[in-house]
Amino acid sequence: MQDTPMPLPRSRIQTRNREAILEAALEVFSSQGFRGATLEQIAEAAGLSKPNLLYYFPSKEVVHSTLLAGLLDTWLDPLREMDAAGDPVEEILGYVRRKLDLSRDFPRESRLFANEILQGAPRMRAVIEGELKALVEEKAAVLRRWMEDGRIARVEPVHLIFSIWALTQHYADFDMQVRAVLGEGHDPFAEAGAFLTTLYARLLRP
Amino acid sequence: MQDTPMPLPRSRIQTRNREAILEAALEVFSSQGFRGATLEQIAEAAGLSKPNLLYYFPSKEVVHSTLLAGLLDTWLDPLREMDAAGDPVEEILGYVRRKLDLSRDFPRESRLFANEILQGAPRMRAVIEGELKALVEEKAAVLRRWMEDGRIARVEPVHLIFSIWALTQHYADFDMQVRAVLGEGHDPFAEAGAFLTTLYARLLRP
DNA sequence: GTCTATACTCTGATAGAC
DNA sequence: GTCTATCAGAGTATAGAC
Repeated sequence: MQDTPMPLPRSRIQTRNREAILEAALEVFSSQGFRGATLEQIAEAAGLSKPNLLYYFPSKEVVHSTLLAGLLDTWLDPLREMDAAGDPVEEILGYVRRKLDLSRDFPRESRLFANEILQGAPRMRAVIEGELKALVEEKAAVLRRWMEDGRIARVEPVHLIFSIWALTQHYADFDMQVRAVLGEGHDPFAEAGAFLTTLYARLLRP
Repeated sequence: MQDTPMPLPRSRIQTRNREAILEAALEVFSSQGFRGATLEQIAEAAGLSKPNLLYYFPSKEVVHSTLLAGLLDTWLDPLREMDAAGDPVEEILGYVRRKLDLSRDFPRESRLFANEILQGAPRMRAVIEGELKALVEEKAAVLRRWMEDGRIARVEPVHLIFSIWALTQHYADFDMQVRAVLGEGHDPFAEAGAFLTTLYARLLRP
C-alpha cells in the first residue's frame, strides 16, 4: 500500500496539459540529462509557452522529480513477479523477458534512470538504498534456496540479478551504439531475446 | 600507426596545467555530463581561474573533445588483443578480464563514454560507425570461426561482444547502485570477476 | 488559463592590466 | 602566464495584462 497523496481534482484541460508536459519532459530529459534539458525545449515539445509550462509545474526540478517518482515501481515490477513457487529456470527467464520488453517499450525511461544513476543518483539515493535493496535481498534469498535445492546452478545471486539488469538495459541505454554496430536489417531486441535465453539457460542448468 | 598530429612544443608549466585541466575535466564531465559541467567547477578543481583555463583551451567544447579523443583506443585495445591463434575460451575470458580491469581502474572514463552514448553520441558518431564497427566485425569473424570449428558453443558473436561490454561497464557506470545494493564489506570488482568467469565458461563450453 | 514582457542569475568567453 | 573586470547570451522564473 502506497501513501501517495490524493491527487488534486483537475479539469480535463489540466490533465491533458500535464500529461503533454510529462511526455515532452521524458523525451528531453532522457536524451539531454537534467541540466542539458531546457524548459524551452520541453515547452516547445509540449506545444505550450514557457510561462504556461510553469503554470502547471512550479519548477524544472518538480517536473523531473515527478517523472522519477513513477519510475522505480515500473522498473521493479518484473522482479517482484518472480515467483518462489514457480519453476526456477522459467521464472528467471520470464524475468529476463519482461525486463527486456521494458527496454524495448520504454527506452526513454531506461535512459532517464541511467542518467540519474550515472550521476550518483542525487535524487534517487533513498529509494535505491531502501526499496530497491530490500527487494533484491528478498529475491536473492529465493535464488539461493533454488541453488541449495539443486534446481539451478550455483552462482552469486545478487550478481546474477545485476547481470540481468546490465544485459537488458544495455539494449535501451546504448541503443545508438547497438544499432550502429549491427547495421541495417537487424531487430536488436529480437536477437537479444534469443541470445539472452540461451545465455541464462546454459548458465543456470544445474 | 596513428597519424596523430605532432604535439606542439610546450613548457613544463604548460604541460602540467594542461594535464591538471584534463584531469579535473574528466572528473567533472564524467559525473555531470557535458552541459551539467561548468568551466568554473573544472577550473576550481584544476586550481586555476576560469580565464586561465581558457588560456590553455579555447573553449569548453575543445576540453571535452580532447578527453573523448583519447578514449576510444583505450576502450578498444582489450578487444584488439583477442588473438585468433590463441585458445578460444582463454582468449575470451582474457578479454572479459581486461575489460573489467578497465572498469575498475578507469570508471570515470567509462562514465564519460556512457554519457556520450546515452545522448546519442553527438560527438562520437563517426568513430562508432567506423573504427568500432570495423573492429567488432573483424573479431566477430574470429568468434564465428571458433564456433564453426566446434571450439566454443554457438551463440550470436556480436551479441556475445555486446554482453561483455554490458556486463563489465555496468560495474563502472552503475557503481553507485551496485555498492548501494551490496552494502558494506564487498569488493564489487573481485566478485564480478568470479561471476563473469563462471558465466562465460558455462556459456562457451562446446 | 494563457500570453507578452521582463527580472535575475548563471555561464561561456573576451579585454586588458600586470 | 595569470589575474580582475566585464560582456553577451541563455535559461529559470515571475509579473501582470487579457
